Amino acid sequence: MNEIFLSPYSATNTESKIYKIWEESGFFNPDICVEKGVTNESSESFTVVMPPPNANGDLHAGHSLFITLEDIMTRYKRMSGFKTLWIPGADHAGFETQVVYEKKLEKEGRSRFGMDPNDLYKEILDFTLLNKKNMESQVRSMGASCDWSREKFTLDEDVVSKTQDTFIKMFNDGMIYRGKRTINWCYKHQTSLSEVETESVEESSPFYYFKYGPFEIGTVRPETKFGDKYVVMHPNDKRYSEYKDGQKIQLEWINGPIEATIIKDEAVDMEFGTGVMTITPWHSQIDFEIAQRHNLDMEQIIDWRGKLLPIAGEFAGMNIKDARPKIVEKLKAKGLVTRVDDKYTNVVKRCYKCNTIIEPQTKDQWFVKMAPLTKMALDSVDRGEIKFIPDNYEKIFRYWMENSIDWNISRQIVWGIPIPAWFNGDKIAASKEKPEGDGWVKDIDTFDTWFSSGQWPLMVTGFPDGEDFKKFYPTQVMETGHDLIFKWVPRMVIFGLYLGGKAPFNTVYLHGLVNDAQGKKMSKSKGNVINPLTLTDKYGTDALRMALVIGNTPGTDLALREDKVKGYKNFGNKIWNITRFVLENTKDWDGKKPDNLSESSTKNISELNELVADVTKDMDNYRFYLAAEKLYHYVWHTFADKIIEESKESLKSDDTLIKTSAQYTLRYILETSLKLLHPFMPFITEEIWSHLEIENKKLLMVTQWPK
RNA sequence: GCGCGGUUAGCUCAGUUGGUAGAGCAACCCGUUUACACCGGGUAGGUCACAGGUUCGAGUCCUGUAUCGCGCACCA
Repeated sequence: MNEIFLSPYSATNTESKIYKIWEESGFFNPDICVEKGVTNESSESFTVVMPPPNANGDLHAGHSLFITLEDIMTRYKRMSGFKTLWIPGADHAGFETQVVYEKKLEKEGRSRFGMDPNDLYKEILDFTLLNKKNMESQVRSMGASCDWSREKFTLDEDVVSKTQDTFIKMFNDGMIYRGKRTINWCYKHQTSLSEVETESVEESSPFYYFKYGPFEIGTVRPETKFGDKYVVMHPNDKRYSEYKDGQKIQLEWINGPIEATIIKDEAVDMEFGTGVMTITPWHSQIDFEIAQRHNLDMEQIIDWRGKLLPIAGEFAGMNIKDARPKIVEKLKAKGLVTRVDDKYTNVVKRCYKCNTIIEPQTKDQWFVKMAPLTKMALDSVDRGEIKFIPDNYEKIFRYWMENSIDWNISRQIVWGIPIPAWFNGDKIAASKEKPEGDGWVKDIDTFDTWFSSGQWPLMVTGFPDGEDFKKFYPTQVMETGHDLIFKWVPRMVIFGLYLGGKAPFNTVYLHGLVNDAQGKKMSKSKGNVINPLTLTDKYGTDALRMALVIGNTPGTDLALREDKVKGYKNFGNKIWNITRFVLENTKDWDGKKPDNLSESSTKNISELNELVADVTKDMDNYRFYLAAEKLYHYVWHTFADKIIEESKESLKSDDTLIKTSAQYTLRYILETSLKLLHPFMPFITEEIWSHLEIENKKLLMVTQWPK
């Protein structure tokens, strides 16, 4: 017996050594598996696309979880004979990374504003590439058996080029339009944001009622009211039936007398407030729509920095927060404030990164027409082409698809893929090269990062004509966090169908958040962030993987407790000592299966076979949390506690049949257990496997899954 | 406001098609007789949130209530 088993298992000494062996074997690559004869050429393929981690910082517990889950699926399928491909990637993460980098600049006393865009881009690129390397080595340390030879970065030349091709195709297909629309504007970051990049928070703010000619209007935003010259009410509102659409009235307003026009529109809620409102089309979606319907003027009141424009008269140049009380004061002095409701709560949108209040602004942007795309996606789900785990997420997915509004894909940041568009007066062109003729100006905006990430399964398989696209698209599973059910999953489905002709995956497995030991969300400000690398240093990667998977049902958040990880480290050592016992007691075994097995051996093996069938079923149904727990239980409380304990008698027996039968059974159960545990605890199982004497032995990672 | 999920042992959570409640950690007692003290043996601990219903039988299915969490939301 190898002396290594005389001292406890050391993860630190084992893991990097084992990973190196795996990586050098080439078996992470399905083509090499076929070439070297561990997988049949004719086998079905099994493909998982890794959600590319953002290359802007360290791996966090959430990454560890998804790497673990995807690695379990991948290893299981590879051992089961599939042509198995797990494609890794790295995400430039446009806005997210730019925000990270801006914080870094801030710390250095610098600012992105005023920097040459090309210099800024280059700095962020260097920063990202450095982090990308770091991220990749951390993914390796989790044991990920992904095919690094196929790794893609979201800013690889071909990805950039193909993303731009998609834009041009969609523009030519009429799926993308440029238009003035209400957008979410973040003053701090000086960019527009999509709906998923904002957070709606309920807040209580004073609700002011003002006298507006013969009417009373209500608002939480007095600072937008300077230019309000349309007063709107519902056409069926009897209280105001004496007023006619288009009628002009004279009234006294904030900065003097104005003429206002009556508008009748059904968008007005008669039940709300007084049933009368004035509109500010430049700074409100609903007002914008009313203005469009009636062909009304619109004027910007607040500039792109959040300061009032000259239309505000004496308040020009002030920011919103300072101006609001002063404006109310002035209105009060003029006797125009009728009442104030202090208990009013409304929903305020904030930037999901800096918490700045989002200002609705009107701006020319690129929009993707969603209705035809979401219809394709819903039809695909109706046809049962996409299965969700857990299945209640199908409803959530449908809800999003049924309610999505046109998608703003323009961002005013440098860190991203340039939009291939050109302007020349009223003329617009979508092309990578400058169009013929004079006067063309390049669009300086970049794409929303989800515009390219949404095409990820296509990009990594080499759409439209790559070999992998033919062989591995559509993929089998998309495993990602449930928070991405809106951000990412729908966009991949849409692009997959629109460009690739097929849904990009047939199963969506959604894992929950990894929370702290108390079940609270981890956050830097709370200081409760658990760094997975500290845990793996202390207890080993296999232990962390077990702690992340056992008891973790899909879609449900997980509380990560250190003592749980420690428990599975002990389990690793248990397996180690089981091996020691088995090896010590089978030294004199001839390595052959006896012709007859004793009654107890037969019973033990048939129990193991039941376990194999049971666990295999769980694996096929993505119930990894159950499979892992069953294996843990079997190995510790059946194999170690019962079978090994009972074998001590048989091993001492003079009856050769009883003795060799026990020896054979111990070896058989040990080897089978290692195979079954390998997807969950790849390092220790491979290490033990390497010390066993087995005929025609291959690496455990490519050894046949037990039947 | 709409939607989704949770409520099971002190804590964190499992419980796959309905068949007399499980794990890990924590607690208590005993034990170092050579695989393992990163251990072994044992004990204690739950009217499965509440109220109805379906059923021979409900933690599991249905209805309602409470409560916590999350998501969505263009009522000025």
